[in-house]
Amino acid sequence: MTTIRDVADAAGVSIATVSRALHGLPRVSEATRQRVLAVAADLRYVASPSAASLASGQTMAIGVVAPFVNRWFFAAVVHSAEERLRPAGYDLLLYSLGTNAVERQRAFSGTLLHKRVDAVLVLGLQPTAEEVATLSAAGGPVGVVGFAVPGWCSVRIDEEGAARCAVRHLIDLGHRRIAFIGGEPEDPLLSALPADRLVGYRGELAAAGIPADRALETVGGFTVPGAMAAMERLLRLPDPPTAVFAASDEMAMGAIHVARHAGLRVPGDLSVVGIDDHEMSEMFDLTTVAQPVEAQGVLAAEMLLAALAEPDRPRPSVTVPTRLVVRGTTGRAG
Amino acid sequence: MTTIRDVADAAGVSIATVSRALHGLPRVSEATRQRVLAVAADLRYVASPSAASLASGQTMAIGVVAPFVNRWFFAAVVHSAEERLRPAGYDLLLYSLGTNAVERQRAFSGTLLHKRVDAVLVLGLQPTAEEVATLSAAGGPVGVVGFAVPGWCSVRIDEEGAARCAVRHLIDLGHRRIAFIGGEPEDPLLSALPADRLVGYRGELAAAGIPADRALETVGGFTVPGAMAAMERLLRLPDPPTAVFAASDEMAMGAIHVARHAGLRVPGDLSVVGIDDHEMSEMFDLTTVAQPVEAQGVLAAEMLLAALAEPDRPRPSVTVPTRLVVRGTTGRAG
DNA sequence: CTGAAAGCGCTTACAG
DNA sequence: CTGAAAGCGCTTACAG
Repeated sequence: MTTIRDVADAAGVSIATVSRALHGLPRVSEATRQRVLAVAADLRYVASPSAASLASGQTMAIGVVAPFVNRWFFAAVVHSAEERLRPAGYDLLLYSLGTNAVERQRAFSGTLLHKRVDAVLVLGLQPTAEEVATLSAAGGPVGVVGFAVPGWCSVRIDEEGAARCAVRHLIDLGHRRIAFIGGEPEDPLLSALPADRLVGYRGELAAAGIPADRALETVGGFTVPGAMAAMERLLRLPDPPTAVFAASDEMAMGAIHVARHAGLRVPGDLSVVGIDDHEMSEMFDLTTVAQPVEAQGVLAAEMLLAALAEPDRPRPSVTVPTRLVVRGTTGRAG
Repeated sequence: MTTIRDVADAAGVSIATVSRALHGLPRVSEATRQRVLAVAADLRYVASPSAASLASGQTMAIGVVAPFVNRWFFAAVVHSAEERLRPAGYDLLLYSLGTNAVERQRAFSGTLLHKRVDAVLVLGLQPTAEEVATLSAAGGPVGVVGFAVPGWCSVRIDEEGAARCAVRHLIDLGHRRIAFIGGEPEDPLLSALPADRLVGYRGELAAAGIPADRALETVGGFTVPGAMAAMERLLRLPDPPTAVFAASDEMAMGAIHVARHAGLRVPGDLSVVGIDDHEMSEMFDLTTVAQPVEAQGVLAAEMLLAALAEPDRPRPSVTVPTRLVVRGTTGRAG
């Protein structure tokens, strides 16, 4: 364990000078700096993060709080955020909460993150007003992906608009019996996002003068098996849909699989559109509303870095664009 | 920022006693402990991790080093490891290296992890002898998922055996023109694992007396597009295969897609088997060699915890079983 | 059972 | 430009 003391002794300077030299601070002569740098490299000196944090008050770590990491969207966002954060010198502490309410509580109460990170990045979790208050009180900037939270940085897509776009596409193709496969309406972790997509679905139908039919609104839980079960229920309907809008591509794939298994042609007998542009969607030839995933991770990371650098600047809320990608799973009705 | 000082003052004891009480150490009367606990809870006291680390020498954090997190296998392992580590009080620092040699170098040299984590979990990266030496010198226990490294904990599947099992299945079905879609042979990050699967493929063919044909050994890079390109090349062969063994399920899916697109029936004209039992494989009706992913993450986490608790105990190397899951993408030859 | 004190390894005003 | 010193908030022998 070589310490700053060892470097100072070897370089013949005080530890204060070593610290300044290593941090590139002014008030160190170029010659001294070079000598310190050389000695430090020679001794393979690496400052103790704990000691540095304790003394400086900065942890140089960012906490990422998400319900899952083993899900396409979250994994991609974490990956891209990390790629942006690491070069800036920040470590990434991962808090994958699952659907555990207790863990969520601990994370948002600050118990988990307190004095441990300089900033927090929340993914796909809509904080309650109380959670916003407690996490804000913790001090550091907070960034959110998926929702807009006043006072916090955020990046997201227009959920309702994306849903409307998908449904509009189906309507334009002549469909009128359009089903929806969404998330769990009461899922405590992921409620608002699917809700917005449902709102978009209903809104676009209404705009087209198509009467709502609650039987066509199903729950897929954002999983393949959930969507498969939902699709099976839809197919058993007395008047089954001619088109399905799934709130995620993975659910769309599950729906397509069930439909084909039941002997339906896609898009001949059933059109299916998703949201995401999942990495497997092109292979599936799936029509979808693409959202920029990497970009959201990078943007969120950059907003956090900016907030860390200038605590007083206003916290931006960015909406990134989505776009309809028409592929082979949607076609004209009838 | 309430500190241990505040708690001590409020409870009318010294900070040493607060520390002992909070850690459940002996030499504190039950009455005092209760009082301290109550005061601490009241003040919402959370110890500063930096200060605790500096004083104790333990960071209570574990570094996870992986080439990607946004890939099914890695995401699942990270998630399950985290679920096991958090209840034990450990934080998870994520180092997603990508294919960046510089980052890899930094991670394994210890520059990144030095004094920052108590243990390291390496996923899907086979360390060089030099990397093993430097990371071992860092002190803490190291766990590896995917490879066996002498002196380190490890958990993995029998890569060669899994490959043999897949190929054996195809041979048993009467296939003799069996192609292989693997990883990049020269990929610095992921070389050994695909290599072992290739060895298994060749070994099983040889055992069955089937002559090797290098034209049937293709590179898919462990991605869907890579496998699609590989499959296209295979189909253009003068004497194309009747069966394909893909070294991952995602590659198998890509291969199937290309084959069907080319008008081939799967499994009628082409049988395809993968490795993984990816979450989408059941939907794809894909025959595969299943590996327990969650179990590997949990096991690795537990081995690390055990090593942390008893540094002198020998570091186990565990091989978890795989099993052939016969579904609908493989059938009799001809 | 409890406290005073040293020490963990840094950063950062403050002098010079 | 450089150093001595205080201080960050804990843990942990060492006394008592």
